[in-house]
Amino acid sequence: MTLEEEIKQKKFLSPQIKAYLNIQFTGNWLSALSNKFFAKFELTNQQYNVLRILRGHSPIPLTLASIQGRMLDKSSNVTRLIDKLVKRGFVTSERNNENKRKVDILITPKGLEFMAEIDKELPEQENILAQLTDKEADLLNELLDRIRG
Amino acid sequence: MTLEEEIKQKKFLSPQIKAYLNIQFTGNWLSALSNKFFAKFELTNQQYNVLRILRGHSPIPLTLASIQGRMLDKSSNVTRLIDKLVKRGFVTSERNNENKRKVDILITPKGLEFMAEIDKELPEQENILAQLTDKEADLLNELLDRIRG
DNA sequence: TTATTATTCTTGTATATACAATAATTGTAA
DNA sequence: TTACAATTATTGTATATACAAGAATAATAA
Repeated sequence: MTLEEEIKQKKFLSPQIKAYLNIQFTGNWLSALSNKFFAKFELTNQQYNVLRILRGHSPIPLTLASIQGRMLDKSSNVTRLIDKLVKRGFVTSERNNENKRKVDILITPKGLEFMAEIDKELPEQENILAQLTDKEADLLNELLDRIRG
Repeated sequence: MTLEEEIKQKKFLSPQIKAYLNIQFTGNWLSALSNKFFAKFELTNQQYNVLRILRGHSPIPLTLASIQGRMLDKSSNVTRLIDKLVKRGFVTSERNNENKRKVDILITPKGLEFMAEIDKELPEQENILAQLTDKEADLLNELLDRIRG
């Protein structure tokens, strides 16, 4: 479905301006789908994102700032997001001994098991992009990476 | 800058999965830039979006539902968003006579003047994508349009 | 050392988002 | 006609986001 149909606009001033809107529209569309998927596990898109980051770094802990630097949406409030994951027992949080300003966050075995459960259904979500060939996906990635300069 | 650098991840399982994350990341990045730009005018990205829609349809009014259908982010609460634009005198809102469930929204002359002010600075914003040639932008649009099916 | 500045996280607050409940009006069927 | 269902907008509420202020610790400079 073209962006023209999606937002009922006949034409755009330039392909660049259409792309400017299209990236935002498709980003919102994809985030909304993700949130719907992760809601089955009572997680937001961002919470899953953080669990994935922590698993990728496990068993080495990460500080709040380094988690933020790895997130898809840099604007989240990591302190409060982590709080929720701690309450569910998926991560632990403790002061770093060398530098007491920092807080070390680590994914727990329970968190890893939970991730394994999600992974079983994850392809259904990530396969949204399966209609692109490897070459097309590479090309799309190149263009997006370049736009951000 | 590659997504790998942006979120400090070494590799992705497939170009499709990278694209899945890249679209969301770039969408967030672009929305954040937009919000920063429109904040100069005490507008959110979405509020500008609605003014643009109303101008494009002016002088024919649009109902709330039809505005929503044209928005980049379908999840906004249009009633409350419009309220703010009414308070600033940029749009008017009145019951449709044929169907009293509906509400007609129309951009005012003041709203049009305001848009003209913004337009003067808008290229600086939309030119973020100027590094793409017309062909590249067309290609990006095709890929994004196809992903949404 | 003490004072100043920088880093890192936490907290507060206003606004926005997501989603469900309600209200008003219109359309449809018995 | 009345009863029921569908449409359209508004309101309520819990959570999330954006951004600024504050607190604790560490690093730097006088």
